[in-house]
Amino acid sequence: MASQAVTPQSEDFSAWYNEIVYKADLAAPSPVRGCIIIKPYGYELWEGIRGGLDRRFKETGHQNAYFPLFIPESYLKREAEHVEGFSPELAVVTHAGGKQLEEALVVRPTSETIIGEAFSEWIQSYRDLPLLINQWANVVRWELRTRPFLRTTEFLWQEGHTAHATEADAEAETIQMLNIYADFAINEAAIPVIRGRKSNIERFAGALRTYTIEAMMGDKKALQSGTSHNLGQNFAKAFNIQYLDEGNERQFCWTTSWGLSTRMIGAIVMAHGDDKGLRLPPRLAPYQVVIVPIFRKEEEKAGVMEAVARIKAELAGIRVHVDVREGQSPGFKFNDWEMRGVPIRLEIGPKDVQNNTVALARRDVLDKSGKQFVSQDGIATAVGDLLNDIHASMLRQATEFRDSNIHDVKSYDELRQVVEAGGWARAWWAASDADERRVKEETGATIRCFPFDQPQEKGVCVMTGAAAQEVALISKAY
RNA sequence: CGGGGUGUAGCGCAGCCUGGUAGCGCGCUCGCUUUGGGAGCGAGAGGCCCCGGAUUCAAAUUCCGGCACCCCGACCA
Repeated sequence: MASQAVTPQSEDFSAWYNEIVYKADLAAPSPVRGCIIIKPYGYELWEGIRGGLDRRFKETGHQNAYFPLFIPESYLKREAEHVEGFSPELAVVTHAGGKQLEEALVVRPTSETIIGEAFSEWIQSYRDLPLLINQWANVVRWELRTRPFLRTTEFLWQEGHTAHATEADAEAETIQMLNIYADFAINEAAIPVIRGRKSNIERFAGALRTYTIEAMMGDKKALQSGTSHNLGQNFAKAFNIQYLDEGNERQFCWTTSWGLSTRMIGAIVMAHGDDKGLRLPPRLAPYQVVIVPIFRKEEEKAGVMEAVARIKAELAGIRVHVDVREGQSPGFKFNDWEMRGVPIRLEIGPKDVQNNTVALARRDVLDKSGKQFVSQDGIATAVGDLLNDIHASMLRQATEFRDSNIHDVKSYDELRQVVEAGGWARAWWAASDADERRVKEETGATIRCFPFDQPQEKGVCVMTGAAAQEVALISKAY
């Protein structure tokens, strides 16, 4: 049954990714170029991401709202850098209701402009600040090269938009939200991320500063997994977002925006997957436990299914799926659920019924040491502990992999070698935008970020030899 | 937009060169035997061969013209 297995990622990472997204039932191809259908299994993963983030947003005082999909074309043009950044990838509606529109409508690529316009009306006084809004939405960017989840023409995300009285408040918000993304990635997705600041070239169009969480994928390429922007007063000035301060003086607000998208699904797939398929982090996995009943004869079935029902009830609060398919053998189901990344497989057969046991097999350890027979008594505790252990073990594994593939480089030659070998180069950097472009042209790598965690000492720039204040992480990226 | 490639069953493909009954694997349906690591046998269902034109007694196959998609380069959460 070769066709049911996925191409091993060690053989061809790119083919592995493209196949697993479909074979694991996360997504289906769509009739529309560059778009995908997110299937229930993939969408439940997204719902887990949404739930984890939304809770954190609410805890920090944000409220959800929804703004229109269509944005008047003129809005985009009000912030010069913003329009320049986005105009090549806009989908524009010019006709509706059988007539040409007076003003074309842009399908939102992001909502800074239409939300900025609303904020300018909502904010009058310093008492209205801070204004902390988030929206869950779809956006459209007409990308030339697309890949499922990583870059699709239409994607789902959340975009937070906030307005503040002072630059310091806006900066604090920007950093706070980046920290929330990092906390979520680490503690729910089991993906170790590096927080840092983007270079000028990689900065969001219209932002003062852009911060990012960068994750290393299984092929050592980097993936920007969430971003947070301090927009300064750029949008406030373009959209006239002003307030009266305590001294009755008109002031421009300081705004921020921050987003995390369905790309995170791609991050989870590529950060944790192995040759056999997905390995889903336990706290986000749609099914945390899959139960595979095993029996030969009808008289065995009754006893087994009775135990299955009892154990499922004991596992209340844990996301459990019972695989009752009758056409497939247990062996097929083992492989199937391994490919789909379910953290724990729980087998119950006639012997277990007799011995009051079940077999627990963990997805992150595929050899025999990952499978154990445990008593049915106290099963909920055993499963709960195992889920936590799997999370910790996946996080540890990903962290070790990442750290062993980051290399300090002292020269441009070394940088090239590291990048070509697929790792991340850490280099002192004080060079120009032009130098950064040159690195990109010559090596295909970009500055992923200037990490928050910086060495104590100072160094010399890898490109120019000048004194450098900070190190940059440089690598190929998705 | 430049270069290369592909459109045939739900999916992956062969057939095309040299025109003549549309095939293979997987999946799907039914039956029997199976079931603790991808089961076996048997019987079935399923086609606008991308679209339009031309040549021909006859076109999946040859010719002309479209369209779509994929891969490689410049943009990107």
